[in-house]
Amino acid sequence: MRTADAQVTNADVAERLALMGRLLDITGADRYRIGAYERAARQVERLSLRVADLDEEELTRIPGIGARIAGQIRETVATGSFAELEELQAAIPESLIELLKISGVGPRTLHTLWKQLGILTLDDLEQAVKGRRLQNLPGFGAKKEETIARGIRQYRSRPDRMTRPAAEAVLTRLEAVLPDGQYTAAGSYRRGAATVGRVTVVTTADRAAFTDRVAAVDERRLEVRFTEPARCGTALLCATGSAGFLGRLSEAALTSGYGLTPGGLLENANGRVHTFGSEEEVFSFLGMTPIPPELREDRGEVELALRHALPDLVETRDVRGDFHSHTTRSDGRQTLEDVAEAGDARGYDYIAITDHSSRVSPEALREQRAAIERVNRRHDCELLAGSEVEIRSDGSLGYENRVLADLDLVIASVHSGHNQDQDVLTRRILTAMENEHVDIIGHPTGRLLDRRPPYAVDLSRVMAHAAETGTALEINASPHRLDLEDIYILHAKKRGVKLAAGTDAHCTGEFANMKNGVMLARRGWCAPGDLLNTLPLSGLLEWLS
DNA sequence: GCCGTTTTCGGCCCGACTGTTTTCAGTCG
Repeated sequence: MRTADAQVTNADVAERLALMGRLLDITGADRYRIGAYERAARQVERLSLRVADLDEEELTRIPGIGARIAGQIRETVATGSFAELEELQAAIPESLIELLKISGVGPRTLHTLWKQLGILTLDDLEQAVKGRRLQNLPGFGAKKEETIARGIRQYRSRPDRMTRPAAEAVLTRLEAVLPDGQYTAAGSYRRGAATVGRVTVVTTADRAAFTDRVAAVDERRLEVRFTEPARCGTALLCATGSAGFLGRLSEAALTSGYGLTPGGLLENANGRVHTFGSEEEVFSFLGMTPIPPELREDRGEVELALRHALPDLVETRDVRGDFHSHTTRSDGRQTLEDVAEAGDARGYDYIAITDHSSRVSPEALREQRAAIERVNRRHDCELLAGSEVEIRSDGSLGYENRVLADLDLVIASVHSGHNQDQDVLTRRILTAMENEHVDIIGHPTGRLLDRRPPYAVDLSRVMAHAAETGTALEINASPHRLDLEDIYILHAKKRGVKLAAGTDAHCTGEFANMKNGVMLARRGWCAPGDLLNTLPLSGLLEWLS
């Protein structure tokens, strides 16, 4: 345990408080007491002052922090933790907390499993399910047992891959070790893949001096390749991949009489090694147009580069606006004013406000439109009055048509009934597209990269119907969704389906996620014209009408 | 646990959905 120091960060304190909430939840504590810790954790996380610098009186002035939690924060700043948390930690095994990640297992269920069956680990739970011991518990039944069995299967088979933020966290830790600017991220991260198995970087730092230090960062999930400045071109190419792309590129090089190696191009006739400081020089030497990393997936890009016929890809600077955002009206943490300011800062023409229909009554929606009109007078970036309307499990929408008709833009999304079979789920979405007011289908497969596989939607049918009805499909740019995936974007584009990138921003910082949407669109070979976001406001309004 | 006050208790975000019930509890977003 840490001793008194000034190093305790807000993130450390927030983590302790959030853990307290989770542990209380498992013990079956009062839900409002639990909520108090969760709220306090969020407040500390958001605070722009260092919590370690505040005294007890100042702490209690933060909304959601009273005398008790203020004391626990002071204790954490002084000692690294607080007594009540440590007592709970001693009482609740760590392996139990992990079980909360299983879909269908919430704190109350976990409490029962723990107290009634003595379940402590994932293996315990799996054995109990196999022995059919869950369905006889009070409040449990055969279906709940099956839900948990499915949750365990999903959890066990989750791919051991990082989301992009997790990969970025590894890069941040690397930054502290390597001298300034001496590395370039490569691998699937650089190609813009949705998830990353291993972070690969290329560095010109001194191998002898840094091998051990970088190894200490994350041996399992980080691979550092050392090179020298004069060989960066081929080193970066080889480290970026993909394997399929490198295979094609090697074939092309061989045709010209060269072997591709990280150290350079080996001239087969005389054994001479040609070195290149940049990737562009390598491509140019081989008579090719440079291939953007996002295209390097062996989908015909090498052939096109040789013919100087690569497509023009959309770029971040082409994007005129964002189609998906939430405010405090539903589950966001930003106001209309915050959104408009963020839009101005990004130089956008427009941002659509799309709060959840389930959280906003038709009356509140009308008030919001009036508020939007007031905010719009003060900003260059125009807010559009929109909604993310529920596609309910019976296929009906969260608002009546007369409500939808008053909106500038409507996203329709599935948030429930994820386990419906393919036909039922697909038909929900097809029905939603038939509604003339629905402009965009939100996160079309519903996947959450670190938590949940896509639902069983038939995207072929969805795309065919989208083309017919003129409905756009969203490219959800949240790094936890990245939905649609690139391969489907490619299909959608071929079928003439419009694509609409949206960040799903719940706070202003998340508008920056648009870069992920653009990256995904590029992986799907999108030109600027394939993304609705590249339209100026007038063009967008025309498309919407 | 916090907060506000009609000031020391009573309310705290909530709707959809599912599975368990037969009027509700738990999960999810």
